[in-house]
This record gives sequence, C-alpha cells and structure tokens, in this order.
Amino acid sequence: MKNKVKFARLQAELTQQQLAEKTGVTRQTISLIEKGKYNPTLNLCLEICYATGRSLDEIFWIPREGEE
Amino acid sequence: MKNKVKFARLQAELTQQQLAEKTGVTRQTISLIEKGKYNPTLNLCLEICYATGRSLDEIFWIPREGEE
DNA sequence: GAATAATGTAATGTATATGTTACAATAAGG
DNA sequence: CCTTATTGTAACATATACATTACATTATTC
Repeated sequence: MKNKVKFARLQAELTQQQLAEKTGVTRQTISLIEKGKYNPTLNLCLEICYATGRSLDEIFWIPREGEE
Repeated sequence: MKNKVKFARLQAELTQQQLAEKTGVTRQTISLIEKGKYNPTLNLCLEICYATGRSLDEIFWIPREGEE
C-alpha cells in the first residue's frame, strides 16, 4: 500500500491544483506524490495534513514489513 | 516545538550511531534531524518510527499555527 | 465534437537532504 | 589524568525533492 494523499484530497474536495496552492508546491509535485513516485519531505507531509484536515498517521503511515 | 526524535531514541535506549545503523543513514543525519536543522524525508521518518517503536504522529506531528 | 478542466508525464534546472571525511567537545570510567 | 564513547559540527560531494515549462490524455459540458 502507498500513501492516501489522493483519498484525503478527494474527501476534502480539492483538486491537485488547489492542494498544491494550499501547501505551497506545484501541481506536478502533488501528482507525483499521489502516484508514489517520490518521497516527500516531512514539512510537505505536514502541509498536506493541514490542508486536508488529517493526521500524519492517517495519510502517510505504512506498517513495517511483516506487521499490520 | 520541534520533533521528538531524541526523546524517542533515548526511550528506546539507542545511541545516535545505533539509530543511524537501524535506519540506514549516518550518525550526522540523525544529529541534524534531532537538532531541527533539517527536514527529513517521509521514508526516513518511517524508519525512525520503526526503529523506536513509535508512530509518525508521536514523533513528528506539529500542530498548525494557532492550534493545539 | 469543440472548448475547458483536471490530470499524467517528460526534459531540464535548482535547492537541499544526505554521505564522506574529519576534527573538536564533553562526559564517563579505568 | 588518559582512554573511550557519545555527540556537535564544518567542508565538500552526490543524490534527489521540487520548480519550470511544455505537451498529451481523459473527462465534462456546451
């Protein structure tokens, strides 16, 4: 499983463009993060949480291999 | 308030060197993150969580300005 | 079915997270 | 004291997060 940015964004009724503006990055960056194609910094993760009203664990937690 | 990496590391009874080895980075990187001098990537945050038995929210959550 | 909105993605450039090497400072224990 | 473990930090190199520009694709909606 990847991150849940797209799910959180849709729940917050935001387009990639709107989320990008709220978090201070470009639309492309949001798109690549949703696609799991790179590894965002903590500050950006926090901005995404603030913009969507979620916690880090809700959007970005990934259980360690072999655990749930 | 900064992150709580140092607190979590001490609770797990690890030195910076040991945490670095468990997370696959150098001791210097751990030191700088504890000092708040830079902005780790999500993957490294997750490795730190796994190594210390904590969640993202426990170590890295920072309430948005004006909120608790 | 043309116009527009939303998204995917590629090429290239820049900023910065992280590595490497090295040295200093402090504390703990012999 | 001297040694060793632990931590802070500086200079320089490298990898990669992110920006910029641009174009293609897939819905909508008129």
